[in-house]
Amino acid sequence: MSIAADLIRGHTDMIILAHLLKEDSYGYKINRIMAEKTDNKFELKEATLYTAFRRLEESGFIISYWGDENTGARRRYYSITEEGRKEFLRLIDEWENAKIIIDKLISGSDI
Amino acid sequence: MSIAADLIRGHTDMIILAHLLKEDSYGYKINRIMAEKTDNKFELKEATLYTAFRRLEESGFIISYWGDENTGARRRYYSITEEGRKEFLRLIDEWENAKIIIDKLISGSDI
DNA sequence: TGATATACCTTGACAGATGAGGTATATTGT
DNA sequence: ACAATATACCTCATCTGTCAAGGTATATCA
Repeated sequence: MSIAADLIRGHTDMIILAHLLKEDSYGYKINRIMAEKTDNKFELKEATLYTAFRRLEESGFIISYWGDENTGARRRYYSITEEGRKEFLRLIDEWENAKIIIDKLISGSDI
Repeated sequence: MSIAADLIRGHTDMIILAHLLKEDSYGYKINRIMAEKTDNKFELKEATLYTAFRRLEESGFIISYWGDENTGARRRYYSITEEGRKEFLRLIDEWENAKIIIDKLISGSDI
């Protein structure tokens, strides 16, 4: 893990929603893809991941259903809702904004 | 406040150290400059700010001293240490890294 | 005299992240 | 046959940073 926890805090929802935007998925797979995308530099802790799923589902941004695999471990799939899409756009916007503001706050210029 | 709290979480130390890199300063002024720099979109809550000062001083990244104003409210000034400069560089590096990683994680590409 | 600005501080509560533990099934190597 | 590993889920207690709400004190301005 080459990235501090607090830098990710608050971004987990956005990251999860980004994955579900393309297709329904499940926890284990999302973490595999994250590891792959970042050359194993980063993945969500399981407890963090499942906490986020609960939070997102309670907020109505995702819904879950059990997969119908008849082999291997059972999977709980998640699907993004229309509300979730809106929330994702809001989070993206907020993130783009945060990058600008934080960079401004650590910049040397006084204006 | 147009930026979510959790997006700032973990960046307060870096932001404070960035200010002190240029010159010694004190809490109230740092917040004034932050507000000014961001068109009043953002400033640290006082409790957050002073908590951060305690944390940074305990870690040896800053030292404090009382100003010698003979008018107005007293000011506690903070000065960055050599350790603090190193920490700042580390935090900057981490932040640059986090931006890349997070952007990668929310990107549509699978590679 | 009262409001506002400057300037500091503490405490308790909250939310998200996480370590540590658990369960269960399928595959692969010996 | 058996152990190890990979897949896949889950909960609970704890930690940390944030912040609302409260406080103190001085100077200025209407």
